[in-house]
Amino acid sequence: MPERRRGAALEQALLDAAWDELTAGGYTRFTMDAVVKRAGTSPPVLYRRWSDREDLVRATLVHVLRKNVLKVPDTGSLREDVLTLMREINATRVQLVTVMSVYLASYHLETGTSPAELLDPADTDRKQAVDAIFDRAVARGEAESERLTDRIKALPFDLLRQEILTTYAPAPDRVLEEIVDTIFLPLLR
Amino acid sequence: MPERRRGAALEQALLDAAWDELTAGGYTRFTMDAVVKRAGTSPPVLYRRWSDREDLVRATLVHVLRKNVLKVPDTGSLREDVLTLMREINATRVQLVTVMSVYLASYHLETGTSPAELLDPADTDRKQAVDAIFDRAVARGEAESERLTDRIKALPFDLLRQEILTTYAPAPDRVLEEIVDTIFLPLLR
DNA sequence: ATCATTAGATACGCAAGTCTATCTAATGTG
DNA sequence: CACATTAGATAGACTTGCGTATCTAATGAT
Repeated sequence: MPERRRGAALEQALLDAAWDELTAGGYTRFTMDAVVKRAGTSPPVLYRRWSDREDLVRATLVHVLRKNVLKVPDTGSLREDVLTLMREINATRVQLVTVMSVYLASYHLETGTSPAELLDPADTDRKQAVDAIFDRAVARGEAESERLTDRIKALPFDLLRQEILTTYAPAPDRVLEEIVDTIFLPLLR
Repeated sequence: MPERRRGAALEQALLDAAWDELTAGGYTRFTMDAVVKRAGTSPPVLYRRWSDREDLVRATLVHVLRKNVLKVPDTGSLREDVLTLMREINATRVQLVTVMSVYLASYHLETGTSPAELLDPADTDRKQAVDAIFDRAVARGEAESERLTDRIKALPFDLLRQEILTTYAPAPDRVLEEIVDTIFLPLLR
């Protein structure tokens, strides 16, 4: 019976349980009781750390966003770099994108604002990853920097997100290639 | 005090109240009581028509989707047709897109499926509107039909939706033009 | 070994929301 | 004008989930 988790280890376990609960049942069915049960612990353990449901949801999202940092690929070609990054997003972030879309839109409908503390770090992160790729592409002469507007740099990733948000599943690889080869790359020449 | 609404008129009023409630507080705060209050009526009136919360939400979305049918523009130029349609979406559908994104993703997280009865009619509708525009553009020789893949036809609208879903506000007109002039149209030539 | 800390169990009070049962009075129809 | 319908008010039973209070026992530090 013993083997009690403590401190940081316990906290991770709680946040993981909360995340599983979020992805399994969604925002509406997310209850403190369910998290407690899934984590195999009891209410006070949860409430000692997060004062209420909202607090726990935010902490869970931050936790997951921090854990899921994208590796920036460096394959030597822009096409492969972009595809590799898209494949990684595709493989690891379908649920994150889905849950975030619910959370962000709900948050906006309820408060009229957006949760900056969540968005800013994640955005900064993604921009840096993407910029690194494009800087190298420009250095190699694969793209002219004047063509690379922010909107075009974001384009393949926006389209992938769109794809995920209409199917709630990873996009087939041929879709990724279609996006890159028939939309993104042609715009750079 | 009299002046009682009845039948269809009452039903419209209830659905309108439900919609206002959805956009004002979001999916989570959407309660039968709030709808009843906003509509200025009482619980049995609601329950006589829709058996529960879920039922009412779905009916409300169907109601709003039916009311908001896009006019298909015919300005004589592809650029203006697309921009006009985007402007109309931009002006009338920010809240609809926001609420639908929450509903669809929540629905998926909770059930693992998508509510076909909502998506199919709306999709069919939009495809017909968009296809009409492109058929005329091809007839005028403004675009080659082989370049007009489904993905490219959907592109400006996907990007607009993306824009709406990151700001929860109408996109500035210059963004619409940027999308059309620097991304969409160049892909047709 | 002792002790402070904190995990974990149990139970409960409270608030909010759902849905129903039971009236009454307004409304349109024949 | 009489009657069938149905809107609308009120009250309540029931459920669910939140958050807390009160224990006990495990754990690590000194």
